[in-house]
Amino acid sequence: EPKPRWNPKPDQIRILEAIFNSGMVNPPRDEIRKIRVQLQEYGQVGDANVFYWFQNRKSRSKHRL
Amino acid sequence: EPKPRWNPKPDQIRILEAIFNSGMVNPPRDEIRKIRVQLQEYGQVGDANVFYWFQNRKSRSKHRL
DNA sequence: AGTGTATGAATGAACG
DNA sequence: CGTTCATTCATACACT
Repeated sequence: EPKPRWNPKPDQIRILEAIFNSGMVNPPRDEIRKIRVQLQEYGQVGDANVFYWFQNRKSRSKHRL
Repeated sequence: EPKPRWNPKPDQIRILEAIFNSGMVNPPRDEIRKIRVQLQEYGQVGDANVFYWFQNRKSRSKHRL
């Protein structure tokens, strides 16, 4: 059974963007955990989701038009 | 005000198909840039458009007959 | 005018 | 980290 992929809530995205724009572009593991806890207020999320989000956010900030 | 999506010109598609059929199915970023420059002779286009084109072209060549 | 299809765009997840 | 894969959303366009 394929587990559904994480769909970040608008509030979660807002928090993530704020952290990213504050300069924390590649949070270490312990920071990821803290962020995940913060995000969980708005919906289920795991450390891996947060990790992937930052990886993708950084990678894709480049080939944007 | 939604930004209009890129509509590739026939000449651009011809070039893209030629590159794809030559075996370059997933060009890296520097190649994408070169291809984009080449395509710009026929109309406005960005790196992201080229990137998406190859991603979609490969993905859809598989599960479609 | 509605419906279906092709395809541009987006992004979570993961690979090498 | 750059790259790749898997869905999915969005929309222009064909056609009846």
